[in-house]
Amino acid sequence: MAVHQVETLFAAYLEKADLSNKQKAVLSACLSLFSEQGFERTSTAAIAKRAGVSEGTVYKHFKSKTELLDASLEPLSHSVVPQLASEFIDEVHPERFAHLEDLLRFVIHDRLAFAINNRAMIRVFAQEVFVRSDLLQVGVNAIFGQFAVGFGRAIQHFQATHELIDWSSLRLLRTIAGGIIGYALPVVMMPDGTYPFDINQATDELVESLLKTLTP
Amino acid sequence: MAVHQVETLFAAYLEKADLSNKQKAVLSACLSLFSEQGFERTSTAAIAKRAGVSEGTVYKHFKSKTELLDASLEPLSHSVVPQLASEFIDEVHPERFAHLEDLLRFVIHDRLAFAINNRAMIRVFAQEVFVRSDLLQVGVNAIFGQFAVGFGRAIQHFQATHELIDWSSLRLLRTIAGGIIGYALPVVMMPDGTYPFDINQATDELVESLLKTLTP
Amino acid sequence: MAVHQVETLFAAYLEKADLSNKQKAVLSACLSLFSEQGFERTSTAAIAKRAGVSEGTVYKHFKSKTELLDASLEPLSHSVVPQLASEFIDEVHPERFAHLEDLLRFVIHDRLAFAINNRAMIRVFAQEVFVRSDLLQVGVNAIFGQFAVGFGRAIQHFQATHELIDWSSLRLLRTIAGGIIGYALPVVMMPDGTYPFDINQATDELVESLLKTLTP
Amino acid sequence: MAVHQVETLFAAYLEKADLSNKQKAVLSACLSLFSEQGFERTSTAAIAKRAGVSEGTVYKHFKSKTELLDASLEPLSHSVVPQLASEFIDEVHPERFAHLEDLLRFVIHDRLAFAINNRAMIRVFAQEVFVRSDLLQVGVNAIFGQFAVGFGRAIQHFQATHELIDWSSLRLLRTIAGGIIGYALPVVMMPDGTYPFDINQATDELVESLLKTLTP
DNA sequence: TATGAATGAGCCTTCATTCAT
DNA sequence: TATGAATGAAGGCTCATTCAT
Repeated sequence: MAVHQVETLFAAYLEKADLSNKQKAVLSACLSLFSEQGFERTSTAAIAKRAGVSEGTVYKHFKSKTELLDASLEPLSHSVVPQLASEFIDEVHPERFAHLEDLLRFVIHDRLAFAINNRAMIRVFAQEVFVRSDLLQVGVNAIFGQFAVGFGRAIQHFQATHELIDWSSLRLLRTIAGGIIGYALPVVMMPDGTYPFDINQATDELVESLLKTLTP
Repeated sequence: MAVHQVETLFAAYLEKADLSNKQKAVLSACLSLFSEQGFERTSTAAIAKRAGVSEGTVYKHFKSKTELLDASLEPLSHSVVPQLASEFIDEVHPERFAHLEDLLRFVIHDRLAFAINNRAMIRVFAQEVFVRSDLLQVGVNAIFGQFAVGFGRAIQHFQATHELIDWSSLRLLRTIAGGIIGYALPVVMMPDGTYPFDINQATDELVESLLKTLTP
Repeated sequence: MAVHQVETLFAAYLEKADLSNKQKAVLSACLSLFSEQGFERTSTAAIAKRAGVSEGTVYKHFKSKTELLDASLEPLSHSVVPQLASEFIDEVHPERFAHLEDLLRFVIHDRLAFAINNRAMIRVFAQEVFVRSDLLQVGVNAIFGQFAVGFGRAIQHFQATHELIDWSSLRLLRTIAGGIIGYALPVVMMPDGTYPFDINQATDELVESLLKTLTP
Repeated sequence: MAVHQVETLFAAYLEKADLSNKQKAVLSACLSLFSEQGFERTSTAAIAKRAGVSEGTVYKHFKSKTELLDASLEPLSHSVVPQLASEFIDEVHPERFAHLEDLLRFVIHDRLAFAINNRAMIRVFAQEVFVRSDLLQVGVNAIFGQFAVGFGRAIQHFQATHELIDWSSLRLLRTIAGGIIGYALPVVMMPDGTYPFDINQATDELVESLLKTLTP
């Protein structure tokens, strides 16, 4: 993911998805409108208009408005979770990351880039997660599913080399995630372009902070 | 705030506000329903029903549905910001907090308690802040308004005593806030009672983590 | 029923039903429009317009368009079946009908009057019964339910006195019903006022025909 | 008709009609769907799907959905009426039917077979006749058109021989039709296969009944 | 000729808001 | 003041019909 993250998840999904150009336009319109106005405040008429198609066309591949929301968030549940998992299982090997700092730097930069590149989708998710328990499940699975396995292995490795403090996975996760969220939140919440952000500086700062915290 | 936080902001607001019992019931119904279902998904009929009043009564003191949302979030904008500010200006004195750890412990426990006691209101706020830029302004003001002054003074004090690392206020704020959010987020997002949480243990852990990060 | 049949079932139902005047107007509009155009071809907007109310009012007491159809046919299922049954159980006593001719005359006149007075409702029922199996059940129950018991007793009585031919109830029912339908069908199918009909002459003719058939 | 009635009118019509195989499939789909769900409840998409063709093809020979209904009922108006008429004019000769019983037996069996073989089409007709006055006209013409002439001649013949009671044609028609309808109605209304029916027994019973009624 | 994507009018239904009682 | 019946403007969705391929 670290590499193909240059594009957003959503754009990558549209590219691969078996959808006509009009249906891609529909989903793009959904993402931008849901992100700007929220799901409930966005009418199917507005979606059709922004997509440049008729309202009937909107319903050709998507049976309901809810399905539009699901399709808009599809990349999150079907890409983020598996990729996060495989990332830690396949890529996060000791030989690849000689020291804890290297791992931290990779994870932090990757997640910050993810948050920034997929701002719109995250905004949509954040608005709906409070109301739709199935979405919450997606997020929970993302963290406590396969991903946790890979993450746990990485932890054990660096705890064995005494580079990483001997805390529980949950506490470590919270510490790292909290740090990332602290930097990413304003960027995601503020309208695009409103908030100046230098991902490299942020990564440097976070790595420095977290290293101090996580070193025994 | 640390003291009267035993109750939620919203309950305290209802107590003081110049509203009839029926109107208090209406606002309570709003908060719970908005928190459970979101603002758009909640009908005024449902509000009236839960409040045990007629639909006409709902519109007696509140001219529109939007006004109900504003009133539900009123305590945030008119209590949190000023209290946060005065807290740091009035209460956070060097003589009160001999060491950085004492200040951290106070702030962390206070904000965690706030997040937990006002879960419902925060949920409502979180859902709407993406869509309503005026709410965003409230949050921004909360941080970069008067509060920043008091926070800045406290920072300068402990930086002068070399107990606090020489970072910018923004970076310090992000670090502390990120830590707190990492712990508070799951509690706020999960349905009430779903997520086990021990505020004292969380405070201890966070103080330990942040002290390591923030000590020069 | 023979007596209060002076009014239609539907009017009697409206009188007794716990409905506001507007809701009565809505149901009346439904019956006439469904009868004229059929259920599917009638829009809720047209119903509202003919009832002289807003479309929202239509949905105040009736949760869906289907419920409007059900309510329009309610008198059939909740009045016809029970009344038919009780009629034969309570009223059709040997002492009341000295001879088979008296019974036939009563039944024929009563059913013809019923068909003519409730033309509109029967038209609605006839259109929908092909598509809604639950309605079919209503009709079947009407005939093979309690009613059949009373009818069977009457049959046995006159078969015992040798005034009635020794056929099965089903064949007797079909013979009598067929005769009545032969007279009633054109009246029900043709638009109101189009088809001249003298119920007394029809009764006389039918009684004469059926007596010949049913006398041993 | 008595002979080729082994097939349904509709199948015979499809055979002779100048239609491509696809168009025949479309009409067959129409008849079955209209019969099962009613005209309004059947979408052109469903017709295309059941016929195994595209929606565009449906509209190739039939300019509108209404035209599909008309074509589905075409056999009724262009076969039943003329055949009924010619039947009585050409076939119902005194020399062919020595006695009234022979005529009755022929007519009853023929019409019962017609009703059963063409259940589906009759169902479609019955649903639409209430709403479309032009269809009603078809039925009325069927009876009071040329057919009545042939029927009238047959009546006069047997009234002259004093085998048939001296009633008006209308009354005789109603009596015979009522009898047939009494037997055919349940078969037509119930879903196929639901209602057990023996056409020969029914014919015997009806001939017996009607002979008693119609003999002076 | 056959396809099926595309259209847009119109449908059923909901809901914020008003107002006579 | 409180009620809740009434409103009517959208909103989501369906479907008969067309037309470029």
